[in-house]
Amino acid sequence: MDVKGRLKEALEEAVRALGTEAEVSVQAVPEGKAGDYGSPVAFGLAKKLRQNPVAIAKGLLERLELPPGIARAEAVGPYLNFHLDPGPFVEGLVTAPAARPERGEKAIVEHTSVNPNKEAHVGHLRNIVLGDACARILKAAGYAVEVQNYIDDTGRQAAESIFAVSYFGETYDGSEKYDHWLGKLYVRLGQAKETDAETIERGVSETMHRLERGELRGEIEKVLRAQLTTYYALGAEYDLLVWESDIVRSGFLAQALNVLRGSDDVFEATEGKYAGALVMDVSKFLPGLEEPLVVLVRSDGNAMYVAKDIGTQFWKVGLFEGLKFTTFDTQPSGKTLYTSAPEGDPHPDGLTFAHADEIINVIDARQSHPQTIVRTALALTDTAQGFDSSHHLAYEVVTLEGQAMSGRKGVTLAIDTVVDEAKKRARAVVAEKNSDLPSIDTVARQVGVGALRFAMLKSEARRVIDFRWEQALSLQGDSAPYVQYAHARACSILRAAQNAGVGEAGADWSRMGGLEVKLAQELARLPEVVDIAAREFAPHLVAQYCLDVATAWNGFYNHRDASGKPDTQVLKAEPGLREARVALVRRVRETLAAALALLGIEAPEEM
RNA sequence: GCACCAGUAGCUCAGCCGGAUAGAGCAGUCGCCUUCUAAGCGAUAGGCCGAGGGUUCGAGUCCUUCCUGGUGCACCA
Repeated sequence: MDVKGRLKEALEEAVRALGTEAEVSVQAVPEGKAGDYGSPVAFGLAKKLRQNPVAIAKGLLERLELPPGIARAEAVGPYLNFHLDPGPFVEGLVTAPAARPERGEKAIVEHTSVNPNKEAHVGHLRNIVLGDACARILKAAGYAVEVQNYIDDTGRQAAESIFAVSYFGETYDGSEKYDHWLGKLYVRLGQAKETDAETIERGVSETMHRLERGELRGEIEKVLRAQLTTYYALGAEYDLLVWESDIVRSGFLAQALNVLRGSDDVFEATEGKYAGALVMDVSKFLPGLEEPLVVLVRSDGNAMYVAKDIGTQFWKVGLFEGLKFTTFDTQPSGKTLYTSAPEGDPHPDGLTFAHADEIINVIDARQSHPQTIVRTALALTDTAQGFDSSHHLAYEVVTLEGQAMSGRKGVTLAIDTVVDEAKKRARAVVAEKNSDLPSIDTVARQVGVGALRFAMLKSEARRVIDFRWEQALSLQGDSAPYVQYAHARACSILRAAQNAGVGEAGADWSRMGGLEVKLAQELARLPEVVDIAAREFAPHLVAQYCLDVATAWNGFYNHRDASGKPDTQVLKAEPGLREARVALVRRVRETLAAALALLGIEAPEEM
């Protein structure tokens, strides 16, 4: 356990010695106050024990057994403050294991889920990056993670695109990316509806039926594979593609409805405006609704979309089986991508899909209402299994230079375009700053894509993002390049150390001072940040942490003593101190790289 | 109308379970490369944390009323 955790336990012990119990919080001491960690625990006890908090702090101090790593404690008014023992603290941090233990629980993250009928645009970018980062964070927190990408291959949009190809008699000639080409036909068809609505409606409707029978799977696959190259370029990968047509054929809907019919709140309406339809009364869970009835199956026998969603969610929870799977692709990392399929194996390569302990659906905030209904359906089952573990990660829209994104008005921007532009702009900067870099294109990609991802992740999901080139691709300030640069700087020092034959052996930890402690304290926060970010599904906490570490490291690097001379140099430090600092810088590098990796951002060694 | 989300520096945003003097970046001003990467660092300036009431030893954080902005409330997907 880390020093902070041990300190907390020691404090809890001291509180028990006073004959009571309390939640103990330990936090970093504000700038300018005595000590490194502090606790306001005496405040809470004051009321309970009917004593002055200052006196309680003193009492705790007398009963406190200091854990290793803490040099001394003092009472600052009602606060208890602790001074770290620099040597043991820094040494302990530098040698602490980086990985978190497995929890033995499984999490499903569903993200991307772009309609397979056109190229993905910046609105989708936020979904992909957010979901991908969440998956990485959950994995780091010890979950077994399954990333799903839902393919709505029976929807109207897919049908329109596919029908447009034959309607206009076009053939794909490979001169542009397939999804872009198809997207243009989709837009063209929308315009053609104004003059030829009837023919188009008939054609689209027929195409939808063929899609449901799975006859056009190959057509969907073509778009899907083109879209996947976009996601791969962003660094996102998946475990499983879940096709809606497979869901429909698998009988999930019927199974889900069977489960639900056992509830008193699901019934066939016999009167009112929903007569003849199968409805669900959600009023017990969503009080105050004007219309507490939700239609699951229309009176004409057709299921509503939300009913399919319910079926899929029941499957994720593990309420029933029925899908078959096969391999679909080998992703850039070498990881196999599986897909649901009409013919296949329920357990390909011995794997079991679904059956998750936590389910995170990354879907924009406008779909909060249907998502709540899906969750409510889980509450209506006998065991309510999956209700507490179903989470909607709701994110707000991305506007484009202040305008709402709209395919119809042409206010749209493809991810492919943005990624190209990001790489181009990053390349120009890299070339200017470091022209003799051998791997300039690789670095430009890492920096450009990193900047883009960071821009999508640095603030909370529920905040509206206005996409602006200038800000998204900013290579300074609160950005990925700032963090990447800090990482490259650490790498540079470690390279120089290696060339000089300086390693970590022979480190004299007694030489560690306040500057090292402050930096180490920041580095020590990583596991806690991962845990909170995983619990809250909040990648922005990790992004903020990246900035904090980079800032602490840059501050250390540039530090000067009272006379204005650098006093934190590594290689020019005396033997003993030098080796200890090499170890600390190595840990800085690892921490920055690990934190960036949680966001799916690469950390170049030079830039 | 009802519900959900947001309102913190000129702009864009952090602020973990309520804790010590509310923090960054951008924009502004002034400094720092003969020293391991200046994509950096330091300093300075900038705040009725939307408004009122309440709970608390302590509120940007919790409760409540209101104001402003966004979104959602179909036998659509």
